[in-house]
Order: sequence, then C-alpha cells, then structure tokens
Amino acid sequence: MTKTQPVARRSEAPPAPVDTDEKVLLAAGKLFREKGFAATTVREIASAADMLPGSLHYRYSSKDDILVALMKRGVERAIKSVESATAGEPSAIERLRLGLRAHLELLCNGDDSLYVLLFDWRSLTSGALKGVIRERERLESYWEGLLFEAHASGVARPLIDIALVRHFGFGAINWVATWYRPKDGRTPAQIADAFWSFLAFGLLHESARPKDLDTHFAALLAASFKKES
Amino acid sequence: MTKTQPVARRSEAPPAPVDTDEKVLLAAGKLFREKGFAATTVREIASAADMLPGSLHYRYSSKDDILVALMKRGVERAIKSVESATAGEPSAIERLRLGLRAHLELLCNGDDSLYVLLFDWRSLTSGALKGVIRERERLESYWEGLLFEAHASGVARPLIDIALVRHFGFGAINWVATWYRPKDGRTPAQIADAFWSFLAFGLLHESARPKDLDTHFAALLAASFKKES
Amino acid sequence: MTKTQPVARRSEAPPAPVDTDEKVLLAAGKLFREKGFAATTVREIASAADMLPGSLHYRYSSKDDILVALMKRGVERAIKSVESATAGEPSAIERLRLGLRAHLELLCNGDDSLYVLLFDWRSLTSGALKGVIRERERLESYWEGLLFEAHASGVARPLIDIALVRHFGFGAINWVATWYRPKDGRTPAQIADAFWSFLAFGLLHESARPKDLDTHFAALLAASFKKES
Amino acid sequence: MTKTQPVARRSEAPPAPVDTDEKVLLAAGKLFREKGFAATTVREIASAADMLPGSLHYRYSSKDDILVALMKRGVERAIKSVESATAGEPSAIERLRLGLRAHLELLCNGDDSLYVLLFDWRSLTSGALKGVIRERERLESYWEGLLFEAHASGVARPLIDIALVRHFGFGAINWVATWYRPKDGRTPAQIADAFWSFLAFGLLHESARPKDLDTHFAALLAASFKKES
DNA sequence: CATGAATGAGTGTTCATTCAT
DNA sequence: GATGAATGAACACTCATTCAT
Repeated sequence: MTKTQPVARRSEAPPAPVDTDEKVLLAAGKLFREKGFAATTVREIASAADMLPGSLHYRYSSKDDILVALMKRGVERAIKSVESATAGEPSAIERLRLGLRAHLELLCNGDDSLYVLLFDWRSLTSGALKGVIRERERLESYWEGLLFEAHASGVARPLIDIALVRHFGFGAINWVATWYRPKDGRTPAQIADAFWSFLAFGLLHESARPKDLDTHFAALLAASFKKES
Repeated sequence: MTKTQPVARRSEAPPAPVDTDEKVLLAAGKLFREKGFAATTVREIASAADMLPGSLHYRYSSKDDILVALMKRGVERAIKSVESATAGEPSAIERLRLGLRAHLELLCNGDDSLYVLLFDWRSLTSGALKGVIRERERLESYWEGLLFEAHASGVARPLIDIALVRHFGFGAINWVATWYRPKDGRTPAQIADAFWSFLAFGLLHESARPKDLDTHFAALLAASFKKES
Repeated sequence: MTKTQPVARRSEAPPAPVDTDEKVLLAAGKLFREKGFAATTVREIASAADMLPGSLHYRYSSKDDILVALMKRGVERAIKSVESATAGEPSAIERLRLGLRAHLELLCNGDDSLYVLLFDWRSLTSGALKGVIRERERLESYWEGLLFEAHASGVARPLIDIALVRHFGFGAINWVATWYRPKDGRTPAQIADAFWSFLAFGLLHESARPKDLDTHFAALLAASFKKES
Repeated sequence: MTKTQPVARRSEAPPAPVDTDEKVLLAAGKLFREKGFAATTVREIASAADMLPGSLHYRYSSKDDILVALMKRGVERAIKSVESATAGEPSAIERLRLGLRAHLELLCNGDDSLYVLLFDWRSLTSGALKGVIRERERLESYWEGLLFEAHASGVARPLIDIALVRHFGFGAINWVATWYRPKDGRTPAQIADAFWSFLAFGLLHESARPKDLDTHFAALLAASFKKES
C-alpha cells in the first residue's frame, strides 16, 4: 500500500534531514502509543511530523497504511534486534536471556512501532490484517526457535508446550510496557533479567540448577530489586 | 459521572428483563473488546442494547462515562471473583493458583469489562483517569496481598520484589486474552494452572519443591499439553 | 438507500412547513441542474435547504443517495404528468401531442428532477445505476406505448421502428431544456406542439394528412413562430 | 488560456509520436465523455496521457483550460467534418442529409471533443464561457445556413422557424450519443438517414414529396429498420 | 522542458451530543 | 423517561495547483 520508497533521496544532503517517511512513522508511532490508533487524528500525525495533512497522504495513502507500515517495521526491528543481541552466543539459555533483554529494551526505550504492533492489534482492518499477521508470525516463530534451542540443549523441564511458554513470556515481557517508567530506577535490561530468572527456574531441570542458585541471582539482581523484609 | 444507579427499577417487572443499564454495559463491553473504545460509536452501543442514542445519553451522560462505569465494574468483578475463589483455602500457594484460575476464567469466558479495563487503558481521558486508577489499585493490591501471603508462608525464594512478580504474572495471564481461543481445546483453568507451575518453580525455595515436582505437574498438565520429543 | 420516510410528520403542523426531505430534493435538483452533480457540494445543498451538512446526512446517507432519490422522483413525476395529461383523450395522435406537451412543461417549468434524470446520467455510480435504470425503463416503455397506440390507430407510416422514433422524439424534446429560456416568448406547450407537427408530418400516412395541413398548422403555430421571408 | 501552440515541436522526432498536446486532449476527451468534467481528475488525465500532473500543467495552465481547448476543437472538427461532407453536393436537401450523417458519425465514432462540447456545457466557468460560446455559435449558424439553403430551394414548408428546426434536429441527433451502441447493428449513417426521413416529411412541401415517398424510403431504410406488423 | 513532492482549501461523511416533544 | 431529528465540529481524504530542482 505504501508508495514505493523513493530511491536514495538526497544521498549527499545536509547532515541529518531525516527521511520524510521516517519522520511520519516516528510521529505516528509516538501518538499511536500514547492515545491509540483510533483516537489519533491524521492531522495530529501530520503536525507532529511538521507536515500538512495533504502531504502526509502523498506518502501514505491512508491512515491504515501508516499503521501497517509501522507494524511491519515493528516486526522487522524486533527480529533484527533480538538476532543481533543473540548472535555469537553459544549457550542457548544465555541466548534466551539476551533476547529477552533486547526485546524489552526495544519495547521500552527504543521504538514505538513494536509497542503499536503488540497493543493496537484490533485497529487493523481485515484487509490489512493478513499482511501483518504473516509478518508477526515470523517474530513468533523466531522466539519459538530460541525456546526450542534452549529446550533442545537438554536443560529444560520435560513437559513443555513451547507455544505456551512463548505466550507466557511474551505476555509478561510485553506487559512491562504498560507499567514501566524510566524514572523508577530499574532498567529494561534488569527487568528482563529478573523475568528470565523466574522463567529459568521454571524451565530448568532440577539438576541443571546451580546449587547456589539463590545467591547466584542475588548477586545479579540485588542492585535493582528493592528488598522487602 | 454515571447517574446514581436507581435502585431496583421496576421491581415488579417481568421475569428477567435485564436491567437496562446492565444491557448497555454488556453491549458496550462486547464492542469495546472487539474494536476498542475509540472505534466504537455510541450508536452501535445503543443499537446493540436495543435503544436509541438519545435514550442512552439519558443513562450515561457521555461515552467516557460508559467506559468508566464499565471499568469500575471490571475491577469489582475481578476482585469479587478472586475473593470467592480463594476464600476458605488455607494454603497461600494454593490460593494463588485458585486466584489465577478465577482471574483468567473471568477474563476469557466471563466478562468483557475486565478485558476493557486491562486493554483500553489509554482511552481514559485524564479527568476520568483518576477515578479508575483508584479502583484499579484496589485490584493490584489485592494481588499483592495474595503474593505476600504466599511469600510470608515461607516457601518462596528470598529475593522477591512483589510488585515485580505481580507485574509479570499479570502480564502473562492478561496476555492470554490476546491469544486464547475456546476451540483450541485448553480451558482457561488449565492455562492458568500451567502458568502457575512456571511461576511456582521460580517462586519456591529449593527445599519447598516436592522431589517429584516434575511428575506431580506431569499428572496435572498432561491432559492439556501436547508433548514434544 | 434513503431512510424510511418518517410517517406523517407533523400532520397538524403550521401552514406550509414543507416536508424536509422535499426541501432537500428541491434544493439539490436546482443545484444539480445548474452545475451538475459532481460540481455541487453537499454543503451547498444543505445551505440551500436551510440545513447543516450533518442534518442532511441524517436523511440521505450519501450524496449519491440524493441523486438516486431525485432521479426516481423524476421518473415518477414524468410518468404521472404524461398519464394525467393524456387520460380521457380518445385520439392516439392527440394523446401523443398532449403527452409531449406535458413532458416538456414538466422539464422546462416544473421539476428539476426530470432534467437531472435525463442529463446527469453519468454521475450514477454503478451500484445505484441498476435501480434507476429499472425506473427509467418504465418511462421509456410508457412512451413506446403511446407511440404504439398512435401507430396502431392506422395513420402512421408503415416503416417505423418505434424505439427509434422514441429516441428521436426524446432527444429533440429533452434537448429543449438546453436552450429554452422562458423570456424568449415561446411557451413549452407551443414548442411541444411545433415539434409534434414536424413529427406528425413524418409519422402520418399521406392519406391521413389533412389537405389543408399547412394552413391548419399555420393557425396553430403562427402566434409563436417568428416568420421569415 | 491555452498556451500558444508551439509549431512543429520536435520536427525530427520518430515516425508518429503523436503530438503531446494532442495526447492530452485525446485522454481528457475520453475521460470527460465517460465521467464528466467535474468527476475527472487532472491526475487521471495525466496518467492516461502518460505524463505527470506537473508536466500537464506546463501545457495547460488549468483544468478548465483543457476543457476549453477540447471544446474549441470540438466545434472546429464538427464544422470541418460537415463542410467536407457537403462540399460539391448541389442539392440543398441532400446536403442536409449528408451533413447530418457527418455530424453523427463524428459524434458517435470519431471524436469525444464534440460530445464534451455538447454534453458538458455546464462545466464551463463563466470566464471561459464566452470564448466557447462564440465558437459554438459558429457551428450553430453553419447549420442554420444549411437549413436556410434547403428552405430557400423552395421545397420546404412555409412556416418554419429555422432556429427551432435546428434545435429539434440538434437535439434528436445529439441525443443519439446517449443511446447509441455500435453493436446494436445500426450505423450512425443509417440512424442519421432515418432521422432525416422524419425531418424531411415534416419539412417538405406537399408538392415536393415524391408520390412514391414511402416506398422510396422503404428501399433506403429497410436494411436497418426492424419491421413491425 | 519536465518532474514529483508539497500544499491547503475543500470534499463527503461521521458522530457524540442536544433538545423539543 | 424516552425519542429521534437536528447539530456542527471534526474526521479522513482529495485534488488542482505550485515550485524548487
């Protein structure tokens, strides 16, 4: 639906003119995250991107189109971010931890497109739905792959429905976006690690658990968790 | 904002005429869940409740008002449902399991108001926000109470930020509403139990875990989990 | 498409409140005739009917809807007008003359809906097209009936394709609407009679022509035709 | 308003590149005929002429400008076509017949510009109106000339308002464009002849009619008219 | 000459809300 | 209490036109 991306606009242009399509997506993402797709007006997006509504429609043929473009970007970035965070790490369990960190960091700090993908699902018209679902399935199977590798490495409990674990993990981690406040003092990475510790306890064979697991995590998490008596 | 609920309107009415306010909330809940608050029109709500838009405004002075009423009901029902599910159960750990079941059953099968409370958060105007936040905090601290009791019973790991556990649990469980399909063969209760098992492995002291924990859960979950090699 | 006509609104109302739907159609007809359907804005129609654009859409769900309603009315009035003009006249030839008069008077003086039906044909979207075509065919076959009766009365030339005659007649008469100016001194009735005379000369058997045909028409038409040497 | 036609642009160009202005007018004519002026967008014209909207405005400074250019061409072609069809024919009556044929053939088969001139009259803004009216009057007086010659040849009925006859003839013939379908089996020439026969019967002196007029036309028209009992 | 991104006034339409009845 | 016609601001979107390149 999006117009074909004009090739290499102004490659020799001034410092950081920021691609115009990008500006729109950035502004739309911010607004969709704050107020939701349906409650955001095209005029708001345009004015946040320093354009006029007409100019916006020159690049995206409809409001839905912006949503779809944003969501596809959300999937892409999520996969790319997790991929590059886990690349080169030999331990499957550790890859899981690093992947969770990357996903949550993207979701909390970086990119509204992932948030919109995850939380504005219902705003997709059935026409656009299919295209985005296909993309989203790529993300889901990527995570199932990570989980499968962890399981295949032999340290996980036997009774696992991987899709179910993915759903629980996705839910817990994605939900962070609804309550995370940067000023609370915990970084997304710390939160992700904390969640991983809960997950791991549930995932690991009894034998795979370090004898000193509690103290092991104590060291890891002490910094960020506020103690309670 | 909601007009004060007239008590027992038409007490002498036919068998089960369903309270009119109730009909509106029921219809609104269904629509808000399906399409979101902003994408739902007052006319749709009215027609789904067999009324005319004008009549609807007689009962709820604004669209926001319906949302707020719905959300407050969502909190109330969620608390009531978990309360009655856990009442009388002596084991704090078991109370946790039963509470999760109750919450998820309400969310999946029963009541759209809980779903709307959890997923249409951003649609609240700042004016109404405060009132709902206060209600919602009651729900959250109810859960924190459950978790605290479990922790206080001495079986939980030492390093716990209760609010964090609550967030993770809330996320994982609430997220079920985004993927749960009744026809998939798993009941909300089974899903809740499965999640509780993962949570428990992460929560419990090493010593508090039954030696035969894996087989214990095997019996519990085998019915619903598909095996993998 | 039009909303179901509210029954008997304000039957006991003030003198001449003019039915609101009627007011819209009247205003729309005038504007469509002057500028064409596509060049007329809904706002113009609304303001000409003393309403606001929103109120207009309450009655007609779209601009197209107004056009369709107008056209259907055009057909209806055209048929009714010709019917009542010819009713009771025993001579088929005379019925033809009276019918032409009635049609042209409606087109020139009375009703923009007929004009719009005839001249804004291309503005119909294919969806609405079918419905109007069916109506329009009623008008066309009514005229073919009139022509057939004239022919069957035995006075017409043998070689006649009735549909063709209807097309020529329709064209000549309808076209009057493109050049007729009330101030030019000729009434629609006179113009229609003049056309009928041309048509009749072509339609009638040699034997059916009065010997004094020229002078006969001279009396009829002298008043309105400007002489030329 | 049209930019002065640059003479012989790119005289050394490939075989038959079709003049660019011509391509625009051709495309515009087709679209205006199909959908009307107001319902046709400049972008559609440009894309049908294999150009970009910006480039189109370089040649025609406005959309109105295209309409005016098209209409002027319509007049020119109509006159030229009738002129060359009647040139050399000594009989005024026969010139009339040939002229009708030429006009109708142009209107049905050849050129959308004539159609647009005749049927998109209302789309002209008052500014452009004057210029086109002057042109159109040339066409009208050309036809009045033809009619006058026929009348002056002494065979026509005495009581004739030439402008009126022209109007009727124009209407009947132009209207053909609204119902003519090439596949119906009748050619524009046959239709024009048929109309001329009706017109002639009305136009001619009693004495000027061949005694065997009916059979005379029978031969002429039998091929195309379907008989009826 | 030609382009195509940008413009902004204006389009048909929606919709929460009002209010006379 | 209930109605439904009316409202008008706002909506997503269009499109003839401009202009820097």
